[in-house]
This record gives sequence, C-alpha cells and structure tokens, in this order.
Amino acid sequence: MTARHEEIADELRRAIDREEYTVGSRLPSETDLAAEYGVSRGTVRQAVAALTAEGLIGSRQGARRVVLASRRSQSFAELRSFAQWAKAMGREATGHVVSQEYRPATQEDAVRLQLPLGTPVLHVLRVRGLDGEPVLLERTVYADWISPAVEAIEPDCPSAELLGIRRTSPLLRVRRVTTTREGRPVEWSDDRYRSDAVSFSVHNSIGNNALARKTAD
Amino acid sequence: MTARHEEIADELRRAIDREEYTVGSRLPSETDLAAEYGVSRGTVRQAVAALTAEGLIGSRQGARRVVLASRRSQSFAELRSFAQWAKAMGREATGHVVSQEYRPATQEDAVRLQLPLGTPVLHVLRVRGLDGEPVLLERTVYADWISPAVEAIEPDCPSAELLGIRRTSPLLRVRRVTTTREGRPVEWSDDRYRSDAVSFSVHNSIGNNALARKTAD
DNA sequence: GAGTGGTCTAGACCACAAG
DNA sequence: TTGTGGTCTAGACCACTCA
Repeated sequence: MTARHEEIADELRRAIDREEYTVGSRLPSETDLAAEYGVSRGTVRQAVAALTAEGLIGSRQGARRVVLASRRSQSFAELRSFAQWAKAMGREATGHVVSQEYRPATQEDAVRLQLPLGTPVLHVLRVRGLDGEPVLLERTVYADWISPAVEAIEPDCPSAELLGIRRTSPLLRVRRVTTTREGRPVEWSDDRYRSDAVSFSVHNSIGNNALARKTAD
Repeated sequence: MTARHEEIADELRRAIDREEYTVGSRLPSETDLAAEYGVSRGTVRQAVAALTAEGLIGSRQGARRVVLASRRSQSFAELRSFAQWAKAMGREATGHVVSQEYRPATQEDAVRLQLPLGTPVLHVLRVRGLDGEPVLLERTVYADWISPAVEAIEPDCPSAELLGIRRTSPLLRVRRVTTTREGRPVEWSDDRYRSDAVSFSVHNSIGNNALARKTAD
C-alpha cells in the first residue's frame, strides 16, 4: 500500500528523532542504505530527496549527506497555524466559520489535492482576526480523507462581517497548498489579506529572491 | 555542463511561457517527451518534478500532467523581497548594511549553499525597517557565484543602531534558504525579527499545517 | 585513489484515469 | 481496454570530496 520509499523516509526521520543520527553527523551512503533496506539505490534516493526537501538533511556531490536539523528542535522557524502564530505574537486570534459545505471536487480541486474528480471535498470560508479586528478572509478546500478531522475541530460561528471593508479595497492574495511530510496534499487555499493589516515573509526551501525570480503560483 | 534534465525543465518552462502549453491544458506524456528530447523516461521525470515543485504543473496517477500556471501571470502570490513587500503594503522600507565581508565557507555554509569548503562567501549584516522603525536584523550569506551581483546593488550605509532593543528581547528567529528555479541554492539566511513588530510564514508547496506538523528547519 | 552523490539508461510491474 | 503516471530495479559513467 504505502510506497517503499515513503516507509524508508519515515524510518530515517524517526532515526534522526531518536538521535541515532545526530545533527551534524553524516548519513550512511546511498549504497549502504540500499543494502540495509534491501532496495535499489534509486529508491533510497527517492526517500532522502523527501528529507532534503524538508530541510532535515543537506547534500553535496562527493560528500556524505549531513543531518542539518531534527524534528525535536522545532521551537522556531516552524510553520504555525494562524492561532499559533498569533499567540506567539502576543495577540488574540479570533476566527469565524462563515460557511462550510461539501462539494464534488472540480478539475482544479482534483489536480491540486490529487483526488479523483467528483470526490466530495470540504469547502470552508473563514474570517480570521487579530484582537478582534478582522484581518484575513480564508477560503480553504480540504481533501476528503482529512475533512472529518476538520469538522470535528471547527467551531461553527454562523456568520461574520466580511472583513468590514469595501469590496474594492486592495487585498493581498495568496494561494497556497499544504501537504504532509510525504508530500501528500492536505488542503489548498485562496486567501485574501487586508493589505494594510498584515504582512509576511518568505520561508521556503523552494524559494526565490530578486535575483532569480520564481512563480509561486 | 548543465544537466540534461535541467535543460529540459527550462525548455518546458519556456514552452509554457510562450503558451505552447496553455494553462489548463495537458502536457505530453512522459514517454512522448522522452522520445522528443531523446532521453529516458527517468530524465523526463526529473525535469517535470522541478516544474511540479514550482507549482507550474500538477499531476495525478493515470492522468496526463496539467499546466496549472504560467510565469506570465505572476502578479500575486509572488514571493517578494523585503522592499517589494513593504511597498505593496504602503510602507516605506529602509535598509542599512551594517557589515559586509568575504569569509571562507564553513561546513554549514558549504552544505547549505552546496559549495566546496573554503570557497569565499559574502556575509552581509543588514538592519531593515518599516517607516523608519527597525524591524528585522538580517544575516545573509551569499554564494560566491552570485555575490558580485549583490555587491553591485548594495547601498553601503556604514552602521545603524541594531534594532534599538535590549539584547535579551525575545526575537522570532527564522532560517531560510533561497534557491533558483532549478533548486540551486543562492543564499541562506538567519533572520531575527522583533517579535512585537511583525512577521510570519506560510506559503509553501512543501508546507505544513496543524494536522501534519513539519519541521521547517 | 577510493568513496560518494549526481546523472542517465532501459527495462519492468502496478494502480489509476478516461473513453 | 488502453494509456498514463508512480514505483522499482540493476546496471553505468562522471564530478566531486576527502583522507
């Protein structure tokens, strides 16, 4: 059922967690790992590529892979939910679910969440605020296999004043896709921020800068 | 010199740019692309994996890959430099280079930027602010092959009051790596934000959420 | 110079999509 | 049913690291 390379990636993550491989130390060679797990080198490379994308390990041609970080020390630079982030900032996060309903997955939903066409997906429209001030209009589409967990958590506040701004106000629009460690898409979202209220910044393995522009969406 | 799979990825990006493949249309099959470029299927998969990571195309098992976006329409959701972002927010961005010097690449520099040990890398320490208020202390290390471009742009303001806060003030710390489209690391940075001023994250193909936590660093 | 990661090939089988 | 992407194998050569 689960792909072998995902199992191996998980085992490596756990090995790093329990400090079998400590931060700064070298991972076994691809050949050794292949022998250890009884797979080909290609499969090992698929596994370590996942950890590399997560920033857990680094690599340079000719040298052993190096453990860069462990999931234990995730005190900072950890991507946070809106509420977690607000708390860290000493602000009070508010959230209201405006609407919530299942719809069959459109072509776009299916592609972004890697689901069959027509699979029921959960659409949630939320207004989120800081210290009572509405700041973010959030449209999220959840994959069917995760939506029960979402419904169980959602506090259902029937309605809310949508941001309380004119429809023509400029908004910062952000589309994003959230995935599990294994790269399985969990949700994708189309957010519109009040452009005078919030902000943010980059934090990406697959990032960009002014010198080498990238299209995020 | 350049890997074949990178060349193919570039050609595909350009093909999407000139709307040879329009948004919403299907890409040729891996087999067809392999024949067209005279390479094996594995090489084609390396190429399309890059575009997938960039969010340009999507894929589902059994169906043709779909073009999700073009680099033409990058008006929003584009990762911006600090100055670009500030301007979009209607704020005035300030920046001062506190120090700037070349040092031989340490083990960490070498791994994160995928450079040989001891290669000269450019260390830049900046203070950035919004509307005159210092907000971000930014330490950036640039790869040698990109540093000339950095030096040419940098305005050198000799010094600045470092954030104007006590050394013990809590700071939000963010480490990030910036890469080119091809995944070649350009810089990595260790930033410390004034925790009462601003900041945060999210916006990632390889993201996370509260349900499936990920270690960003 | 031996070891290692980066690249590439040419096959194979499977699960899923779509007609 | 046919085509497609996802996975996996078992080789190969090269560029680079490091002792």
